[in-house]
Amino acid sequence: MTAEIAPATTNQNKANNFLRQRIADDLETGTTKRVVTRFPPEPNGYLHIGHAKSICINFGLAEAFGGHCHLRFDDTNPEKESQEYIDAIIDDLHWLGFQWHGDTRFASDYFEQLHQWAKLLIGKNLAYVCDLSPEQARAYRGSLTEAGRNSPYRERSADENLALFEKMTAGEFDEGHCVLRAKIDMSAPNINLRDPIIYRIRKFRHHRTANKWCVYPTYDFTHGQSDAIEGITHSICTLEFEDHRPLYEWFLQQLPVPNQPRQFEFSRLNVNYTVTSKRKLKHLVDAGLVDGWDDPRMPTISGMRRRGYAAQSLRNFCDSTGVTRVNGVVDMSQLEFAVREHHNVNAPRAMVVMQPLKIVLGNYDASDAEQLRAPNHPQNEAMGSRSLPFGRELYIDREDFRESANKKFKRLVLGKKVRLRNAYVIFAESVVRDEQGEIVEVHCSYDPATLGADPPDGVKPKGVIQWVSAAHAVGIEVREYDRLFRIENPERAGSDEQALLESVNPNSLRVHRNCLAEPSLAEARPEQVFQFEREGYFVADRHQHTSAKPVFNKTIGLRDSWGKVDNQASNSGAK
RNA sequence: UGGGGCGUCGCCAAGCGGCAAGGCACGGGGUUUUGAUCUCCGCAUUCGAAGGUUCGAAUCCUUCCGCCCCAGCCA
Repeated sequence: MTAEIAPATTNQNKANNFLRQRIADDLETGTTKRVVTRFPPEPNGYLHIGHAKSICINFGLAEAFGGHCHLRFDDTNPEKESQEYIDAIIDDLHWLGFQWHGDTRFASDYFEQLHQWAKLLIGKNLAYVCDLSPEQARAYRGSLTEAGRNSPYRERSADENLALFEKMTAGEFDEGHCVLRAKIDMSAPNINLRDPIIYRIRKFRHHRTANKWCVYPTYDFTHGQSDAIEGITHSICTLEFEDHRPLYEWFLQQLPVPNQPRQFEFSRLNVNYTVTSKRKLKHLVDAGLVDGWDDPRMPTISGMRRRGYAAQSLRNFCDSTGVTRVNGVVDMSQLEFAVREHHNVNAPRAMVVMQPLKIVLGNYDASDAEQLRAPNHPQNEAMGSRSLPFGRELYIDREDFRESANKKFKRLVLGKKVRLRNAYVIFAESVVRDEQGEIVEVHCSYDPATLGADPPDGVKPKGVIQWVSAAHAVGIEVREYDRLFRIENPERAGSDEQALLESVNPNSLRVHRNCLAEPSLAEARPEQVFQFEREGYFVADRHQHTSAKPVFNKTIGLRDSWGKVDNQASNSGAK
């Protein structure tokens, strides 16, 4: 055995970032002995790409430091939450490849404890029942530049507050009649400290506790204490919660919690041409602009899954964007790179013709029909090969034929040659038109000496195009997507629903019903991804694909340097 | 005009007083039976701006400018 030099980095090494540095410090100085993080979604919608980043950070940190990551549903608002969302979120987490430590947890598991702590606060004269209406409370709160005023109910006695809170809990008051507030400081420059509400009356059936409660703790009174109960050491959230940190710490100091977690904030993920707001995504769903939360155009985890993005790609993308406190917007191209990077290596190749144009090989006898073999991956023999029927009549894509073209067009041109992928070189001799003058057939000849070999004359055709055998092709439906939003930053277009709807791209879905595929594709299983050569990556639809009626979603096109050249040519009129 | 944050290449992002990593995008060359992949090359004399400290500053100090978040009985 020779001495090995330890690799400086592990293969899946994640970039260092301020959270890792901080945790490493905490461990080194003994501030903490272990690392426990948590992913705390509210079950009020489906998870999106932004949550994927939070998931990767929280689970990634726990893994990197040999700790644990919990899953805890932050279910303190029964009006907006449901079991459907819980199930969907759990599905997404598993699909992404993460498993949390221990049971699935719920903030509602701690309602009893939270309620007792609220009474404890009342007993310490640090909480009171306030009868101000929402409008009055807002007025009393002051403004960004003016201090608030004390509520007239602020000095009720602990006994009175306790009695009132018990009445709230018993359901003796209507919603909105009163709330329980922490007694902190109405003149605090941080508005979150101006006697924040910690319990409100909500007469909704809760998806877990049913009708047991009619008072529910607010986020601020729930999150930190839940972290403490679970032994969370590093509570990671996004920047907008930074102003809540003093409050988070205030509750932990006033209450006899078993542990002192600390909160750290990072900037949320934004991607251009899309939105990462559950509220907005829910609006698209409710307005019927998309076909549900997992519509392939949605930036939800389930939408991207249905679109054909690999879980690995999502994880790689999240890792590639880094963890910082800078508000930024990541280019969609960075996500797309991660998607292609994975599929290029893993997706078997196949041939599909999107817009069929018939080819007749005049010198190929129909009775000579043969089975060719094609590798499933050009760079990976281990992926095997498949059989490809070849015959006198074929289909190629309309886009791959022109009666005349300049030398930049490396496809089939009348009077020229082209290579049929995995098969022979053919020569275009003549065209057949219908009554409208449209070309319906191209008559060609093939060169029998070119199967797996260059032409005997040594002149290699410049182009290679995909094809399918007319007698064996399988009809498939292909759904092609364009970006859901026409503007680069729909997130900042405005918060109102109208602005959101106006930014939606009306042509984000195109359905192609007459595509023809090589027969092997009939055996595709739902969610299986292929590269349709020269076109892109496509996935058999998770819900609607069957071998009787194959349906593929276009995940993403191949990088296309020709498209750019061709566009420039047509724009300058020089086709 | 209160409080809290943030400003390094078109985008993301290292950098932690010693003389600007990397990825995406983009441009160009090579290989190629996918105009894909792969590969090679190029891409910030400059770090929001201006002063200052220092032998030396993206890193320290001062001032200024710009952007984001906070006034839900949402999270």
